[in-house]
This record gives sequence, C-alpha cells and structure tokens, in this order.
Amino acid sequence: MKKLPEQEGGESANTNEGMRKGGMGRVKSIKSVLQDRIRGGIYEMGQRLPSERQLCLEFETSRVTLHEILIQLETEGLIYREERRGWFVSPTRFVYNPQSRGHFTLSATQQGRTPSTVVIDTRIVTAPPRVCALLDIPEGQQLACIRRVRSINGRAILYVEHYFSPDVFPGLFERDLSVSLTELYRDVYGFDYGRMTYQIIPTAVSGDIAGLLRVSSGSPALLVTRVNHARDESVRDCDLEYWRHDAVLIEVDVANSSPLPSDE
Amino acid sequence: MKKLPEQEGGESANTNEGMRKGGMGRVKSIKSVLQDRIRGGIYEMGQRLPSERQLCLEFETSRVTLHEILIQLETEGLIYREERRGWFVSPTRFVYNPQSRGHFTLSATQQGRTPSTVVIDTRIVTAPPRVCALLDIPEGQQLACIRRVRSINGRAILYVEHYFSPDVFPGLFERDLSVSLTELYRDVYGFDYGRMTYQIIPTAVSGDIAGLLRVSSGSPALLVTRVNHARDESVRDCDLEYWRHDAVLIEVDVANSSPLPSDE
DNA sequence: TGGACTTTCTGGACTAGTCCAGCGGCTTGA
DNA sequence: TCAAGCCGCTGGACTAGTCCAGAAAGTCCA
Repeated sequence: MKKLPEQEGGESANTNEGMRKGGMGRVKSIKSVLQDRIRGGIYEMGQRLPSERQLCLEFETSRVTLHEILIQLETEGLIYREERRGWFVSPTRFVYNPQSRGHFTLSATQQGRTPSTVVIDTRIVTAPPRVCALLDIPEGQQLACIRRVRSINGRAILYVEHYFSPDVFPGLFERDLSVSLTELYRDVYGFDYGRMTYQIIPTAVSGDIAGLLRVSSGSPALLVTRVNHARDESVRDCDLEYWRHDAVLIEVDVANSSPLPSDE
Repeated sequence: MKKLPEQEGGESANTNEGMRKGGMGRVKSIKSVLQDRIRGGIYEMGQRLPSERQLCLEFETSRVTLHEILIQLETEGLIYREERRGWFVSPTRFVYNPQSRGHFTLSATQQGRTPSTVVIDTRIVTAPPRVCALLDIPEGQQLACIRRVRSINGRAILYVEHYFSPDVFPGLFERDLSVSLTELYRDVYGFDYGRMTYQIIPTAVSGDIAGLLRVSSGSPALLVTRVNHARDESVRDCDLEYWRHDAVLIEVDVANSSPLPSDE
C-alpha cells in the first residue's frame, strides 16, 4: 500500500497495518522522507514540489493524508504554498530585531534580499479593541491607520497596521509611505522615541490579512505588537505586525541582562 | 462577513451547497460560531468542548471538516487538546519576558498561577548541530544537558534543554534542579551574567518533545533559544525552550531604543 | 499580432465512512 | 473493600472518493 523507495527500515508493509504496527505511522514516515529530500537539496530552495496527486501516487496514500503531511512541513517552516499554484521549498528566514525601529529595508538589503513595500490604504478608523488595550485609550476613539504589506524577493512576508492619533502627524497621508515611517517621523516631524514595549503572540490569520499574505485562512502567524512612547513617556503610536510564521526569525541582543530578583 | 446566531439556530443548510454559495464556506461559518461561544463564555475556560462526533451532528458536517476547524481554533490559541480526552478552552496566556533570567516561578506566581518543574534527566551528550551553531563550537563536542518540563496549573507549557560545558559547574547534577538554575549558578558557583542573545522561531514539535508537552506530533510551537555570555564575553551556556504556542505571550520592555541608522 | 476562449492542471473544500489506542467510569468478584 | 477487568466513549489516523475555483498554457480566429 505504500512503499518508499528505500525507506528507513526496509520493510514497510503493503497494507497500513504494517506501517502502523511498525511503530512509525504513515504520516511520520512519509514526512521524514520529504524532510530528507528538502534538507538534502533534492527539492531545491524556491522550487515547486511535485503536485499533491503525484505525491499521493508515489507514496500510495490518500490526498487527505498527504495534505496533512504538507501542512506539518509548512508548520515547521520547510515549505510554503501559493493558492492553487503549488507547494514550494521555503527560503531561509528573514532575521528581524523588533527592538531596532525602521530597519526593514536596510536589514533586508544587508541580508542579501530585495525588499519592497506596498501601501494598502490610509484611513481614519475607530480603534479596534486590541489597539485600545495596547494604547490604553477608551473604546470608540478615532485613530489614523496605515496598512502596508512588505515583501522579500517578491514574496509577501509581513502585513503591518500602524496606528496613531490623527493630529500628531498632519499631512502624513499625502507623503510617500512606502519608506521607513520612523524616518519620516524623525526627519519631517522632528519626533524622537523613548521607551518601547513589544509583544510576540503566536496566532492565526484569516480574512483579508490571510489574502494579503497569500496564505490560506487559518494558517499560523506571528503577531508582533509594538507600542512606542515619546521621551515624556506619553504613548505615541503602535504597530500590529503579522509575520508569515515560516519566513521570520526574531533575534535580539541584550547588552546587560536585568538583575535577578532576590526571592525566587 | 459574520454569520452567527441565526445561522446556527436556524436552518444551517443540510447540504453543503447551501452554505458554500452563501459565500462563507462551511469551515469559516462553523468556526465563527464556535469562536463566539468561546469568547462569549458559553464554553467556559478550562471546560471540555462537546465531543467531535457530537459537534458533527450539531453542525451537520463530517469529522474531517470539524477536526480541521478545531485545529484552526487551536492555532489561534482559543482551545487546546489532550490526547483522547477532548478539546478544552485555553486559559489566558502566560506572559514571559526572555530578557529576565530565571524568573519562571516568580513570574508565574505573580500572574496568579501555580508553577511546577519536573527534571526529565541530566546527562552528558554530544552537542546537537543546532547547539553547536548557537555556541559557536565544533561539531561532536561533549556537553552537559539538563532537560526539564515546566507546567502552569498542572498543564505542561514549556520544555527546556539546557546546555553547558561539563567542567563549568562541577557537582551540579547532584543538586535539586527543579528550581531556578540561574540562581544556582549565581549563589553556588558565584557566576554572573553579561550579555545575552535570544532568538524566537516559530516551529513544530514532534517525537518526545511533543509527548512531554502533551501535544500531538507536528503541532506548532515557539522555540526560544538563549545564549548567555560571561562578563568577559565568553559563551557560558544556552537554553532551547519549546513553548506551547497557545500558552505563551512574550512581552519585553525596552528602556531606550537603539538609534536610527542614517541611511535607510 | 494580440486578445478571447478552452483545456488541463493545481490546490481547496468537502463527505462518509473504517479501524485503532487510550481514558475513565462501571461492574464484578475475591 | 478494593483491585481487575470490561466497555463505552474519546480523539487519532487513515481511505477513497466528489465537486469547485483559480492559474497557466495552449489554440484559434479577427
């Protein structure tokens, strides 16, 4: 019923009991073969995998099972999919430091990638609950919102919503917003940052965010929220960043760690 | 885009066309009903959901489809499962700051939870490739390894592997290792930390790690790696922390953000 | 040449089942 | 009384299909 060319172990039964009892399970066994192929370079980076139906034939399994395997590999970050186009081997992750502001373009270039940014829209909105909680403002308040999608080598990996009070940066919406907003704030409005707080939350995306990131609804993602304060400690703005879970690696360097508490 | 009350109460299509053409898709529509029930408190925190088969009957769908929905809710962090016991509404996330060392127990207590730690084993191992890369040592070197599982209110949420050079902390394995290791290092060995680097990588767990965290193989997880340096910049030890993706929220406060570069 | 169709191929979204392993409550018997 | 064993219920892991929507490439005609 299955039969991978040489499959670790050798035997491997022609009905599913064989494999089940064998201790490994169909999913795990096929998965490890695919893992080896990807890591071994048989499927090259950026290349499309054989179609689901083709792989079903090769491994003699059903599409549901094979789909499950591909999703697990996607969860691991080894492969990703494009709607109705196929499954592809993931490029190496983009290294991101949430503590350094406004470095997307520079950082991507330093990593040898080609970054690009698209502004989805700019508008005045009623602050969503999550943003109210972050900024510590009452519900129902009106905020300016910039929505952008940032890509690496043509692949969308980040969707950002940027919120701030509409009167803080007058005329901002008329500018070119596909560049570093932090730079604009500093150079045009003379704004300097003080303290920042960020959160990292594993979550799932759906609806338009999923569409913009070209992932299927319900896929895992990494939500990074950042709240910026001015030098006088007042809250100035915040970001909601939805990263493709397979495309990012967060890395932070802490010069001096905080002291130990005396009790624990 | 929402569907909700009248959908589920009312006719909810007894064949799939009804719902498909409706524009929402069966999965999304059922999912949003369940989301509302969880957020609305109809299913209470920590409580078990009705069984998969029962929900299939209620929503007139198949188990594969319903299972897919539950997995998406799990990915969002709303629910979690226990092997062959059922699906449960997730407690609120544990807030974790990777920059503050050795605070698990204290931090959990402050958050009103009951923490516990179990030492899986202690041994001398050949450093795995990932650890070699982190510590910047050649492959094949022997390192001391402590493996622990940490729980909140009886639910395992973190699996940690701790690596260091065997000769740095003599006699450590004979001590009680279910407490803060950082404290031990400081109080017993007079060790003080300098710089630290941490990485956060969305990944998947399988095998024994999945078993110890009581999640099914292939589930998403958050891998947090931390490399500790001594005051003289030499590398001292590192952690590989595998967090249940639905149980943790990383929060960091940065007193002074790094300066902007002049070019971007 | 170039736009409009058609055909083929992809994954997406389902259904309706089967068989299995482990948890837990219930029963039964020493 | 209390352990042993049974059994029903849970999710886990599959199979074998159907139908649909969108991508891509080829075809054909103005």
